[in-house]
Amino acid sequence: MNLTQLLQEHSAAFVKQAYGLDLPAKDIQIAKTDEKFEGDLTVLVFPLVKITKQKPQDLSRQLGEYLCSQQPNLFTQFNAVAGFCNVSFADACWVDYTLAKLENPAQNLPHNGKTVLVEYSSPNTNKPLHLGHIRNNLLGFSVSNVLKAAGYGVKMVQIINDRGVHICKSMLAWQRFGNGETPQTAEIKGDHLVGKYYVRFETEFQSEYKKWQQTEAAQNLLNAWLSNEKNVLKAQKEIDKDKEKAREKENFNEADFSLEKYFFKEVYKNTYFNEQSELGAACKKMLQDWENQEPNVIALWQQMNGWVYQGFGETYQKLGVNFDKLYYESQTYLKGKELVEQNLAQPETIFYKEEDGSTWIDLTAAKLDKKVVLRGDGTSMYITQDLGTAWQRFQDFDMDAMIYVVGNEQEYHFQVLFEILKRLGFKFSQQCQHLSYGMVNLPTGRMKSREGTVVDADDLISLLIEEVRKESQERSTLSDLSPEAQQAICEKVALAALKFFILKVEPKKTMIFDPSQSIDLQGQTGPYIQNAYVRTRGLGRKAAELQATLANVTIPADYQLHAAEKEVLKVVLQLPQAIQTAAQTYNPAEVANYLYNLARTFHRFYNDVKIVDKEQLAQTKFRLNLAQVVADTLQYAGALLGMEMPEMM
RNA sequence: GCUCUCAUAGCUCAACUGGAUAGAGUAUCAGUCUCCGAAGCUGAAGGUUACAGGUUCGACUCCUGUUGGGAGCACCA
Repeated sequence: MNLTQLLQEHSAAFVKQAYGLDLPAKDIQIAKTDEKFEGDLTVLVFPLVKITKQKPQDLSRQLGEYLCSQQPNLFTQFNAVAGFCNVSFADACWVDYTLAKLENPAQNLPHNGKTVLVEYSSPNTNKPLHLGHIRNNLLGFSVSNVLKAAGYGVKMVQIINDRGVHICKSMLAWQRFGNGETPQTAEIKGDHLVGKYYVRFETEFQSEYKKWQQTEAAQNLLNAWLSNEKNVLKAQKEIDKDKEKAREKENFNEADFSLEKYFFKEVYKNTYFNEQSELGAACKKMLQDWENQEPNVIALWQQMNGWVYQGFGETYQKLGVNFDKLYYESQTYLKGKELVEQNLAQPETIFYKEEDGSTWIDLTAAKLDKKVVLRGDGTSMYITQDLGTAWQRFQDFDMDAMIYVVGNEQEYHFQVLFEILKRLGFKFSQQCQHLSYGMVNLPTGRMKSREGTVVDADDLISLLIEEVRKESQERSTLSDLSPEAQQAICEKVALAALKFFILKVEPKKTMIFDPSQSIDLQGQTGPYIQNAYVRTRGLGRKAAELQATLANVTIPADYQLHAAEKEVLKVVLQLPQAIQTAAQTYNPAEVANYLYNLARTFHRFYNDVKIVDKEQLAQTKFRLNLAQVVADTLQYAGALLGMEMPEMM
């Protein structure tokens, strides 16, 4: 039992004895005592005021008097301020707690019998990963770790969007313009090569589209649209809004904001792609051929996806994330169709058919819309694929809950998905969670592929490692190591910087990623935390040297704690609370803030006291023990975020 | 137009989910290495928590409205 629980138990005992009320000990609210007041932990007695009909101040005093008189060995003093009862523990309690932690470092809570699936990453196979994916991956991976620490059985999965028109675009462009180029001949990563052809498709399509816009047919369509007043009014509003925003940018051009431009860009583009474009037609033909298992197309698809997976694999490895099972849309999209058709055949089906043959579900009772699940021609929609994937996963894992780590632009999609799963009667549907995270913006605004401001994941990681290497060379703390060992440490530091920078922000918030700030390694950063660990390792080496001397030294029962020692211990004590909150709210930022707090308190301790003192062996032993407890805790909590702790840096 | 969401120091973020005088980092200024690793530590300065009401012992946190930013409202994914 730790000290928080101890205080809860005795406070509950007080309520029982003085007022005859049975309260579960865990319902007693405990907080770390504010630094401005004397004490270690604080009981919040406000919640007890109503049921005991006492004044807050009186109740606090009664509780404090009870604790100190009944358990003088545990509680040495208290001070009651309004509804706050600030309690001080005996130093011996803290010493015992330290030794207990040393014997039994931080570890996961026992398995609670529940299985949770966490879906994250889930990329399209037509482009390399970018900064947005990095936030997704880091969130998914750390939420999984946090849930494991809290006692859940966790399976990390993803759905790979490996089919569809967008995949065919890069395939078609490679076929036409690639000249047989491969990652080997081009000497770039496979995912980047495929991404290059996806971009190529877009530019080719744009030039085709521009040419067509000059034709009479196109101009007629435009004029017809312009003659509709409602269209124009609505469009003009949008245009004005965009123009206002763009005005301050350096490449602002008034001509970009005409009604004609708007029509061809926002209104007609998809129709043109689907009905007139030669490239569009070729793309759709390719998708049909793919669905018909045309050998040539399948071979090309396999080859290019293979390149992409190779490339993604390298990025995942650098990021340090992994998966228990991969699902491929190309395999699950039919499963969704099967699920819908099965239900449709039952007398009490939740779906219905329209006259044109399409299949729908009416969710208006749940304050959502009517939604198409199968097209008129019987093919699957995006949502249908997700239904099939969920079904498949349920068959594979029989999970109790599922968490989807997906950006907040898909919030509506998941409301619909969860409602359908519920109506289909899946037991896990009540425990489905969309872990929705905000976009990652740059100081200059949104990332836009059209403006070339997308931050590539691989580039960013390389940049960070390079910066860390420069910084490290200036310090020359690693100069004795081999180049390989140095590189390994720089990678650990750079990745920790990136992970902490992203994970310290609450997921739902839109965050600003400033590259120049992210490579800053001072202050509230991953390296700051790692540096605290490195300091504990330095002390660990001292401890090893002194092992013979300290072996027979015992820490006396009346050991007087230094204030700095106690501050560190108070933070160590808070770890379970931080993990629990993080697990309940799916928020790794709780752990990130905890880590920073622990590192900061330890840095202060390190600075304030002399740890190794040959004149004070008992004190030295205790402080080295304490440093080891901090080291264990930093390593454990850091691992929850995917941060590795280096021995040196 | 409808729905959701966010707004805290110049900037980037916290605030134990309703608790004490709203805290850190960064940037600026001033200290601190003959002493366990200075990617550190200490101090100064920086706030009407967007605005207006409400709920109660207590509100950055909950409710209502307003303003401003973001997202969504396809037989796309």
